[in-house]
Amino acid sequence: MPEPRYQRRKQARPQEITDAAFAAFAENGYAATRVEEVAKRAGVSKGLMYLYFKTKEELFKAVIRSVVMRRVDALIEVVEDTELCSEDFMRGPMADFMKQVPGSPVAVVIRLLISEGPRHPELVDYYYENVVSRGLAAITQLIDRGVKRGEFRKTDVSDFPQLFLAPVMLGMIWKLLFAKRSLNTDKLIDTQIDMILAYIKA
Amino acid sequence: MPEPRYQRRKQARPQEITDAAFAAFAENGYAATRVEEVAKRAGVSKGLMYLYFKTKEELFKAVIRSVVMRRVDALIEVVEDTELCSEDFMRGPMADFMKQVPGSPVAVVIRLLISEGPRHPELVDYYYENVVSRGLAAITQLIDRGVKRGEFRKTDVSDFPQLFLAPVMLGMIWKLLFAKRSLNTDKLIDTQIDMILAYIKA
DNA sequence: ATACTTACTGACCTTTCAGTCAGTAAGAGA
DNA sequence: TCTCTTACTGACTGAAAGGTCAGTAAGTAT
Repeated sequence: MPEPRYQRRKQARPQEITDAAFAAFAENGYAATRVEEVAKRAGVSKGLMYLYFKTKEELFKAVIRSVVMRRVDALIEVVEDTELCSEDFMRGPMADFMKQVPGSPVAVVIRLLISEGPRHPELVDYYYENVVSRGLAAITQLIDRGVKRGEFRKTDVSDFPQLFLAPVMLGMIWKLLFAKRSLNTDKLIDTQIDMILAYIKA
Repeated sequence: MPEPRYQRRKQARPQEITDAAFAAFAENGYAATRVEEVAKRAGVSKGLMYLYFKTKEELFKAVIRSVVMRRVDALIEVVEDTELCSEDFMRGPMADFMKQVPGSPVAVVIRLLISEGPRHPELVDYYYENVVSRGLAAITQLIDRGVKRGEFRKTDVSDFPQLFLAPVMLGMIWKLLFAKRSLNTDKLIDTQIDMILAYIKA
């Protein structure tokens, strides 16, 4: 009996394809990745790609969305549920979270958005609403709670939660471009948190 | 008499073409920019492009190099020549310098490097050697001088001059992606400098 | 003026790749 | 076991864009 040349798996395909596309885009960027290459990685014919995604651009959007979907909420929930004092929370769970971002899929998404974002404003909006704005809100909330509890002074830092993201961002880009010139991203982040805390502690 | 259809300007062409290419790449990125579009902006024929630059990729490299060439050294010289104390220097000339980066051609170059860099390692090296490493060295030197003069304590910050760049980087990317959600980049940078100084001052 | 060099043009060639579609076979249903 | 539906294939198409080159005319030398 001849073994089947392929299996039908309507339900699993979309995810398999977006996973393959993510890997390909991560390596070569959007423009330089051929649809056929993604098909190959997903173990599927080129034609099938167009049954699940109308165009290459649709595929791109689906990739971004699928990554974002999978890892929002993580930090936010923890902020709300923790019983640690604000300082310990920042030095502990929050620092850990920040440290793993530069090596995570989020870094790839951000790179893709930097390259292609200006031509996909609705995707940028989507990312902002679902990740950036919520992340910043969580940080702001954490700082304000510290202030309310008397742990922190009232400072400009409340208005610039981005100060926490800055070293993460730099670490991400450093890793992407200057991989061979090592940078201790973890310690960079710890130092930034140290500085911020020294600055805002009551 | 028929007026000439074009002028011969062998010497000026390369710069005119790289300028046009810079503008086009800044708007649409490398991959999405057609050589013919650059030719049009430079007011020359497509064929001429290939007399001055062997391939589109060569043109890309030339653009990066030309931008880098024009604005290195600025900060570095000032660091060496200043008579200000380290703190005043950081709050004054250095802050000013940092604030204008997100809106400058450097931002465009960095965006292009993030998109295309992984496939042009020698360009990334070039950029690192000529801009990043020298910039970081200048900052480190400034901090060390402060320590030597007794203005600053010895801290981890000496090992992480990147802490100064982090908010600049974030401001750049923010401006690029989230232009419509305003962020006061200047104040972000000032706050970071405030924090750093509070942290390292003797 | 005339001959000569070469910067420059623009039509053309070639390759690459997103997107299509007629046909095939997996696998469900009877 | 025989249909029938449809998930899937892969050869094909059309267009876009990188790259070429024979020819033209701007400028220079004599």
